[in-house]
Amino acid sequence: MELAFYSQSTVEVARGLLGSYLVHDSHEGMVSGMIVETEAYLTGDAANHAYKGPTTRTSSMFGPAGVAYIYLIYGMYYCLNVTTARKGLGEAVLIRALEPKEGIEQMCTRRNLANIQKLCSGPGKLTQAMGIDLTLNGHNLSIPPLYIKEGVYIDPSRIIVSERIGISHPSARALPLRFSIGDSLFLSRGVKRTNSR
DNA sequence: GTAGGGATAATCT
DNA sequence: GATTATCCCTACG
Repeated sequence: MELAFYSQSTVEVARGLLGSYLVHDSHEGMVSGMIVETEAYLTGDAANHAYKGPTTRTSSMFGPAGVAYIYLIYGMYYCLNVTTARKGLGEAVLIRALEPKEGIEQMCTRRNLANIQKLCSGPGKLTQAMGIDLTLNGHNLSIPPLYIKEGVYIDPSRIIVSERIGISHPSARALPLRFSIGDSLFLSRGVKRTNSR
């Protein structure tokens, strides 16, 4: 992805990431998947980790756009975000689900699971499947070993917008900031598919 | 098919 | 000491 891509608004980046590829070229082998679900976290959003200003954990969010913000959630899972907005603003896009592409065997081993549709169908799952951890926090996502590359064009009519889940702040939960490829079979829980069947 | 609760640790108050 | 942008297993229809 070119740097200019990440300087769009956070919502535009969240939509634009759908259909592109997340690639992790680790020493255990190359794994990749197509991004099928994202979530936007904006300035002034009470659910945003950066809501109350920069802290040790969220510092990478306030850096330049196009780098990874990774954190540990519930003591056991990592979540991967792409930072957006200019330096000094704490905005980011959470990668919520992938369609596995390369290195599927490696992913199955890491997840101890054979069901490909469930391999990366959630933010904690995809980081586990791809072998992503805190050492990649702050990494520039346009260079190896972890990077995002241009993928297929997703027609806007295929994109569905929904509310975010897993957020405790009631007012922030209702915002339409979750974006998914409606006909994908690899979405996380809580998304109604367009052609369910 | 849906619903509820436990696991588990860095970060923040 | 409370909180959390989650996942999985179990129970029940």
